[in-house]
Amino acid sequence: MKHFSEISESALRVVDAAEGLIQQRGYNGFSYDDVAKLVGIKKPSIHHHFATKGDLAATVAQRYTHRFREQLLRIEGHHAKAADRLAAYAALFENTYAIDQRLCVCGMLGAEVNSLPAGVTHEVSRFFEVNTDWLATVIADGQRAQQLRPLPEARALAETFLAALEGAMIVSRSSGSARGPAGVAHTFLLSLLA
Amino acid sequence: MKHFSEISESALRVVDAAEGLIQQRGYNGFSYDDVAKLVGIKKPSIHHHFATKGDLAATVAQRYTHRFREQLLRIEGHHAKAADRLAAYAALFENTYAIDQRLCVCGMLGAEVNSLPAGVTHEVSRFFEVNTDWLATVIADGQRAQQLRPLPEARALAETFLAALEGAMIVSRSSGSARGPAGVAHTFLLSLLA
DNA sequence: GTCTATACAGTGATAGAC
DNA sequence: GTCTATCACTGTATAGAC
Repeated sequence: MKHFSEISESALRVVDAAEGLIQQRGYNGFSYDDVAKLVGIKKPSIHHHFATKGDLAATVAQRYTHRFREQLLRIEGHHAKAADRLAAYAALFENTYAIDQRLCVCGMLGAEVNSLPAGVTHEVSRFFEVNTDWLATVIADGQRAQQLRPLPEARALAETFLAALEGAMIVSRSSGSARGPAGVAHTFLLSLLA
Repeated sequence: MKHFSEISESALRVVDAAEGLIQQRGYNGFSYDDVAKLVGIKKPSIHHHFATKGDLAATVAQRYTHRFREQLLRIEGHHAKAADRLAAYAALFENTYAIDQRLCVCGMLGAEVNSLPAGVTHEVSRFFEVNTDWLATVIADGQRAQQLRPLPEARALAETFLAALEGAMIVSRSSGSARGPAGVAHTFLLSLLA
């Protein structure tokens, strides 16, 4: 698969459209024709940029993970304390959800993982690995500096926080009533700090 | 839509097969032919029992919610303390996940909610409503009896707990490394009780 | 890079016989 | 309740011209 940094400008428009469709409808919920209509070209032109649907989705996930890592770096540069970093992290999910209730690309693909081409599955698992590792480090640092309670263990908290954010997007969009990732993060961090 | 308690024995086998397919692959990831092959009959026979795919999925979600409510009642009958009830609740998710890493039917459908027929969407939102209400009541009772910390507020905790369980199934299945709903629930309840 | 045309499998769904 | 046969349509994907 081509790396997203090497693709043309028209291919980028295809990736943008596919990303939105995946967040709204999932991998099995959109077609090349949907992408073509959004971009304003014909279906075979999409195949010119991405030979298979799996290639396209893998590129979407790859770029999504890359952008997330950029944001993680930005958070480290802007916030020193663990609690502030975790709050800024939660805002990444809230900002995504704020655009037409879009889901996390990898949360959506994660739900569909058993019906995905192998290349996509790999990118999705990498996203979760990157995020869990980063959260675990932030939390462990915060515990060591006594900014956070020493228990539960950092990695367990990291997995729980990530799961709560991913789940919050899904439950909120379906139930209408629930308060979304921001609310869930707030509740979680309250418990973590108290 | 017909209520699931009124359908025939052969229709029940169809619902069983569709339920498993939804948990593994999602609404947009299975076809009438997949169901037919699992049940051992032909595609038009599925249509005889459920005119549309939406009818079938709605019945699956309806029965799933009903069974969940039976389990909630059973928990109330077996456990008096809030913490025990919450742990037993988490076990419902863990037991589902333990069967070939099956997702919660409504967690999966919730992710796909923007590409679902209206009848299915309605059943999914009802599932989340039932679960959030029950959890909020259990937690509020526990807080009143001083078995749980008085903050955060019961409904906020209920939404967060449910989101964490739904998210844990998705993240664990995709990442391989994470510890599943049981681990996440354990971590969450530790924070809640400490 | 985009197009028209097309291949070909699969999709949800229906008609009508047994 | 199940079947064969068939429908109209959409799905991913390819060939080849511009």
